[in-house]
Amino acid sequence: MDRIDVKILSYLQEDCRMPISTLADKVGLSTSACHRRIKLLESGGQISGYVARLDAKALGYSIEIFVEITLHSQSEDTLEQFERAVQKAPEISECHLMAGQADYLLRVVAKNVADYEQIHRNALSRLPGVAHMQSSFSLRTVRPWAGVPVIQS
Amino acid sequence: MDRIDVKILSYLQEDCRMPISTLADKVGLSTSACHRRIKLLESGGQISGYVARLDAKALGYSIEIFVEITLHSQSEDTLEQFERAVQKAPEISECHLMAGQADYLLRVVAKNVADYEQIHRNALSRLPGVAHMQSSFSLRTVRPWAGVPVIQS
DNA sequence: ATTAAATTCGAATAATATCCGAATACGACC
DNA sequence: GGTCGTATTCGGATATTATTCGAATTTAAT
Repeated sequence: MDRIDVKILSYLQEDCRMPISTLADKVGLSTSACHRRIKLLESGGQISGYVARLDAKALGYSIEIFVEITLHSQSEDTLEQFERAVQKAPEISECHLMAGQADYLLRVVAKNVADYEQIHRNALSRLPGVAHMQSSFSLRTVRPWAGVPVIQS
Repeated sequence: MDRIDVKILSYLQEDCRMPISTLADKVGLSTSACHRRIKLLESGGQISGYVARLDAKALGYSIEIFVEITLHSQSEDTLEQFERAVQKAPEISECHLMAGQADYLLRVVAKNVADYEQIHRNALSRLPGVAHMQSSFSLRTVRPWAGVPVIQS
């Protein structure tokens, strides 16, 4: 991981479909050398995949909600059951086990408020072990996910 | 947006470097027809880009923090100044303007607790207009960002 | 300085994306 | 149900890009 790898990661994190020859120019390498480094970053696990970014709004998902969830108990069994259910719920875009007041932080996108109400009733509140839920609505995304802050190490 | 487009988006959201011919097989189209649809989804704004997913852990970022921020005032000027500063801070991976108690929700990744302390002191607390900050640590990512739940419309 | 290993470069080859004309499917209207 | 116009598809031709490989160069250690 030298400064060239950092540049490569940084560019690929913005646009992973640019031709390797273009990327090679940007970082000051030949195409083949750049290609070799990319393959090393892939096999080394620094790059975990390449994905299309979809525009939630363009697909009709106009609202985004962060949901803090508290469970009845923190027993291993309760957590496990809860997490298994989360994995199966396509309505949930992301889930973190948290330190602090709430046990979990979920992230949900919905088409509109009515759609969210439906998700809240039929999916979220039916997750096993839930004692309390608090929804926080995002009014506007100030800065969309900008990726890991790749800096020289 | 028919069911084939939905399939295309769904596959590309998982892996955007698969050959179009492979994707075409999966969705039951010829390569050229599939290619045409992808271009339409790009120009139509449903696909906003293609990015490499980096593994934060593999790059030395072992912790992830959600930070709720309350400002001194909610005047347009205060918000604008704050947001401008957020855009310039590479330590901040994501930022939402929120409804509810806190004004903003930030997302930060850090190499370790000491690194986060430094970010907290030198970057976050120096953002203009901040009255109160509350950090919530993610202990474990139960379900990483799974993308927009693309469903037939 | 000398050596060994790692990395680079450039060119050849293989794979993939893109373009285009012809054929097919689809919808609106009669 | 038939007819027309439009949109979409298919398959092949071409252009671009990815990948491989040997030789040359750089790097790091002694």
